[in-house]
Amino acid sequence: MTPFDNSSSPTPPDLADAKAQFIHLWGVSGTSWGVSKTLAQVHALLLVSPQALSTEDMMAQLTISRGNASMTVRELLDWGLIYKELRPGERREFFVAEKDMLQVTRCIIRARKRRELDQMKRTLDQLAELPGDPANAEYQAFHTVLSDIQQLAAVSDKLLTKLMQAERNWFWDKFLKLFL
Amino acid sequence: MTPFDNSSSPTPPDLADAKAQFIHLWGVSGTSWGVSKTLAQVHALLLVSPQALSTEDMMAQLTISRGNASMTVRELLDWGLIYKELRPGERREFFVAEKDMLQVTRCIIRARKRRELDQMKRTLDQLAELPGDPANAEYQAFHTVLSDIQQLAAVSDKLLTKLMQAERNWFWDKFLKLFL
DNA sequence: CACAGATTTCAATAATTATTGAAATCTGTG
DNA sequence: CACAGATTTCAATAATTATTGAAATCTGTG
Repeated sequence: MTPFDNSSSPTPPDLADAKAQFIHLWGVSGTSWGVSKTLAQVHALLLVSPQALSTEDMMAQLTISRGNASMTVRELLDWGLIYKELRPGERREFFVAEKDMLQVTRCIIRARKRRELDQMKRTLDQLAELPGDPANAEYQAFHTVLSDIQQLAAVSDKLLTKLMQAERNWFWDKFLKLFL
Repeated sequence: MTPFDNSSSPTPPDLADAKAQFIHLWGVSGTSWGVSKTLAQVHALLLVSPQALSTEDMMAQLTISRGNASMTVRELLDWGLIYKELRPGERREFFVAEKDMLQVTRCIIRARKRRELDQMKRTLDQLAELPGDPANAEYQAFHTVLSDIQQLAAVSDKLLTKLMQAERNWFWDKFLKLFL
């Protein structure tokens, strides 16, 4: 990978190896986080790449198809995890990863919240509006379950939102020291 | 569903309807949380069921196979989300859901942490041990990414652990008021 | 220890989700 | 506005994951 491309020093074999392992790890983890292996791997590849990469580079290094690379890149842009980098005189597009892990975390939280929580909250609110006889014990029990879940969803939402807004200092100081 | 089984009152049609909707919602949400639709639906069914249910009941109400019901129930027991209820003189097993939502949350956090975080941390630690030339800029960059991720994983771990241990009062007071 | 009534296992199949790759589209330049 | 060099779309296919259902196993009782 990327041989002789840098004035300072080539990538030593050990490092290339470690990177490959990291990409593999991120791919495996990705699937357990509910994203496709390719998405996670492209992200990992860009995270550990010193230069911006083109779609061609990704296709070559991960042996994925052009279509897959294109769709994956688009989705990562959408998540805010990578950026387009245009080079004067080059028609191709290059991509770099957001390297600040706090920022990366924010993006991931945002995307997962949208996917896992927001949709559920909407349906839940709708369900909670059901009419019913408050004197009926079974109705009461059902309604309790429903509003407990709603309450929980609300707390989760607030927590995640707060985490996303957290500043670096706040994050480490207030959060870690006082809270834990 | 469950007609004439209760001395106080039968389930009114509206309520049965709302429960069916809830089961459907939970099933849909489940898939976006990375668990099978059936697992989520059985859990939802038991959450809103006033009585303990047998495997037969689940099969009938969710139209799933015996094998599926059996495996799903076993997994829910494993998560700690449902309990076995034995009835004297009955050979069949009945199941009830944990109804305390704080407890439910703890179980879910524990299971997801195990699946999504713990495995990753192990691999990460292993990767971070790689040898390398500290004078090489590319190696340094890689190592920074790695240890940032490790740090993040450590914080996530602590946060989740703390949330699991949280008492009801702590949860609402300290957490919501002071923290948010 | 044989039986009935249950549960569990697991190979086969169905359903879902990810990926390919070729055709269509876009985009900047002469 | 035609062309070259790129990107995107999407139907077909592959890979993965969930589910079935029948056979095997378990379990309490006479």
